[in-house]
Amino acid sequence: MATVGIKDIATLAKVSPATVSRVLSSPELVSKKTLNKVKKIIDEMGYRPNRIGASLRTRKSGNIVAIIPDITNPVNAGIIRAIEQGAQSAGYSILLGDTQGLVERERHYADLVTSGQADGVLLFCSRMPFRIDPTLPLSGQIPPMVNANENMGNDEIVQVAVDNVAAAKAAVDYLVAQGHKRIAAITGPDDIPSSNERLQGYFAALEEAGLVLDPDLQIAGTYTVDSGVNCAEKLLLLRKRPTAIFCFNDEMAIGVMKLLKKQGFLIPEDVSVMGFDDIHYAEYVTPALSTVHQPLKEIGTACINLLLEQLRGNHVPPGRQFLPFELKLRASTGPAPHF
Amino acid sequence: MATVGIKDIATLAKVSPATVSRVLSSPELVSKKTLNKVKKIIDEMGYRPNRIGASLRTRKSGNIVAIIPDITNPVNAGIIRAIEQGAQSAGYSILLGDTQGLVERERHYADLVTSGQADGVLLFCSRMPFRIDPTLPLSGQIPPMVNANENMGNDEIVQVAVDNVAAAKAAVDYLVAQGHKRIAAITGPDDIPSSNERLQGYFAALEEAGLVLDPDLQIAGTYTVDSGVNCAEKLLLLRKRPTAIFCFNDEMAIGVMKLLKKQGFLIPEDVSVMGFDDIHYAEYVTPALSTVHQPLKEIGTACINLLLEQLRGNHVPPGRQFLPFELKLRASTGPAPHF
DNA sequence: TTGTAAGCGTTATCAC
DNA sequence: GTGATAACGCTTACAA
Repeated sequence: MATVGIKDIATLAKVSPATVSRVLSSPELVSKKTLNKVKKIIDEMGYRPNRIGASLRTRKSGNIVAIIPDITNPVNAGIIRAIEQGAQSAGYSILLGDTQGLVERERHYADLVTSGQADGVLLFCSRMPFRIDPTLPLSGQIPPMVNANENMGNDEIVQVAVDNVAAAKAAVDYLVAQGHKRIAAITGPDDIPSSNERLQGYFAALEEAGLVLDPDLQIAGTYTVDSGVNCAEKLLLLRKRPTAIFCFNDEMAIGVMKLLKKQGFLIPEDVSVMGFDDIHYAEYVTPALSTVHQPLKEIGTACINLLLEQLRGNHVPPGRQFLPFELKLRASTGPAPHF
Repeated sequence: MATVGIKDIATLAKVSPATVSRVLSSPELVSKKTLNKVKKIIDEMGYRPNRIGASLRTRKSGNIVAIIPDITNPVNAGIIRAIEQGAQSAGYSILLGDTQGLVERERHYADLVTSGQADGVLLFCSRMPFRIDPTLPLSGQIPPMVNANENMGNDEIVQVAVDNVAAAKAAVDYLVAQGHKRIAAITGPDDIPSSNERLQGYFAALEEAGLVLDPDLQIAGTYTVDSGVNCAEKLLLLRKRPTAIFCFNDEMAIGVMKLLKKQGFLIPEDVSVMGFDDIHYAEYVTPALSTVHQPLKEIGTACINLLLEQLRGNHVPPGRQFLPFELKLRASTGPAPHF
C-alpha cells in the first residue's frame, strides 16, 4: 500500500498536481486529451484520492452525523435507512451516534461538527446538543441541522415528523366512534415532546366527544413492552376499567396485549388496544395490532433532503414539516362492549 | 464561528503550537505550569481542535466503517449498538454503510478506507469488499477488519459469530427429542454462508437421529415474513406434511405461524415451529416462538474489541471465533402429534 | 487550458 | 520541557 498521491500521478502524466485535481473534481475544465491521459495513469496506478487532504482544504468532511437515542428502535432504524440512502447518493456518509438517551453522548456527537468531522446533523431527540446563546438568533449558532420525528419546541429549527396531535386524535376519534367511553392512554416519558403531543391529541378527542377526562386512565410508560405490561396492570386494577387502551407506541401495546391475554381478557371484545408507530411486527402479533402508521421512509427522505439543501448553502425555511400518518385498523380494536 | 486554531492558542498562551498540541495529545510531556496556562486559554477561547488537520498528519481518521446489508434487521441493529458503544469509548466513530445487499455499495463503503476516511472495517456480509490478489497473502492486502456474524469462507479473516452448525443441530436435536420425524427446514438464500451452515447442522441432526432426509422438506426462503408464509404453504401442500418446521430466522417463523394459524393448524399440537435469532418480538408472538438465541451484544463487543486491537497495531489471530448460542424453548414447539 | 504556489490545522522530528 | 519547522494530500487563486 505504498501510498500514491496526486503528485505522483502528476509526475507520471507530465502535468501539474493542479491538473490532476481538476481531472478529479472539475473535469470540464480540462482538455479531452489531458483528461484521458491523466485518467489512464490514475487507473494504472490504482490511485485513490485522499479525502482527508481534500477535507482539510475545503473545510468539508463529507459526513453527516445522526444523533439517535437508540438505533435498535425500529422507528429510528427505518428512518435512518432512508437517510443513509439519500446521503450516499449525494456523496455524504453517515456517522452513527447512538446516544442511549444520554446528554453527554448527544454533546459528544454534536462536537463532531465542531471538530470538522461532520458538516451537518440529523437529530432524533428533542434536546439541543449545541450550546446556544438564547439572546442571539439561532441561525449562525448551529450548523446545518434537521430534526427527525421529534419536536424541539423551537420553530427556528427544521423539523420533520408526523402531526402527533392530529394522529393521536384520529386514533382516539376512532375508538370514540366505536362507542368507547372509557379510553385509557399509556403515554411515553413525560419529558418527550412527541409523547406530550400525542397526549394533547388524546385530550382533544375526548373533549370533542364530550367525554370526561379521568386522570386514572392516563398513565406514563417508558415505551417498552414491560412498561406496557405494568401500566396495563394498573389499568385493570381500577374499579372502573377502560374499554379501550391507547398506547403511545407499539411496544407498549404489545405489552398490554400480553397482560390482557394472560388475564383472560378478550381483545377486542373486552378491551380494544390501539398502538402507535406501526412497527413491522404490529401486523404479526395476535390479534393484529391497530395502530397509527408513521411513514418512516418518507420522513427519512424528507430529513436528508432538507439537510442536503442546507449543506448546499441554500436557505431552508425553518419550522415543522408534517408528513401524513395513516390509521391502520386491524384486529385489536372493535366496538365497545355492552354492559 | 470565527475559527480559532492551535496557533491562536499558542500566541495567546505565549507558547509554541507544538506545546499546545502536546497539551492536547500528551499532557504528560508538559510541565504542570504551562499545562494549566494553556488549558485555561483553551477553555476561555472555546477552542476545539480540528480533527481533520490531525487526521491528515497522523494518517488516522478515527472512523470505523460498518458495512451492513440492512440496519433495519434487528440482529444487525443489536450488534451495531454494542459496536458503537465500544468504538465510542475508544474514541472512534462509526460510519454507517447500509448496503441493501448491493455489491457496489459494499465496495463504495470499503473505499472509505482507501480514501482515508476510515481506519478499519466491520463487515456484516460474507463478500470480500476489497479487491484481492489471490496469489498473495491476505494480510497486507486488507485493512484492519472483523467480520460480524457471517462466514467469509476464509480463515485468514477475523470472524465473530455463533456456531451456526452447532446451533442449528441443537435446535433440530430438540425437535427430534420431542419425537418429530418429519422436520422441515426453511433456509435462507443459498448464497448466504451462515444459512448453509445452519443447513449442515440440520443435516447432521437428522443423520444422527437416523431420519431420512426428504428433499421436499427443505425449502429456501428469503428471510422475510412473507417468504415464511410462502414456504409454509408449500410444506402444507405436501402429501406427507412435516410435524415440525425449523426456520432459519425468526421473521420466517413468524410468517409460518401466521399461515399455520390462518389455516386452522394448532401450534404446537399439529405443527411445531422453531425460529433462529431470538429477535425481541419472538417472545411476544402467539404462541411465543421457540428459537435459537444469538448474543448480539456479546458479538458486537467481541467484534469491536478485536478490531480495536488491530487498530492498535497488535496482531489478532485470524479465524473464526464462536460465541455461545442458547436454545430458547417457548410455546411454539412441543411433542410430535400421534397418529 | 494549464502551471505555480500558498495554504487548510495539525503533529513529528529535531534541536535546544 | 519547549520551540522551530517541515510535512500530511489536496484545492484554488492567480498567473501564464
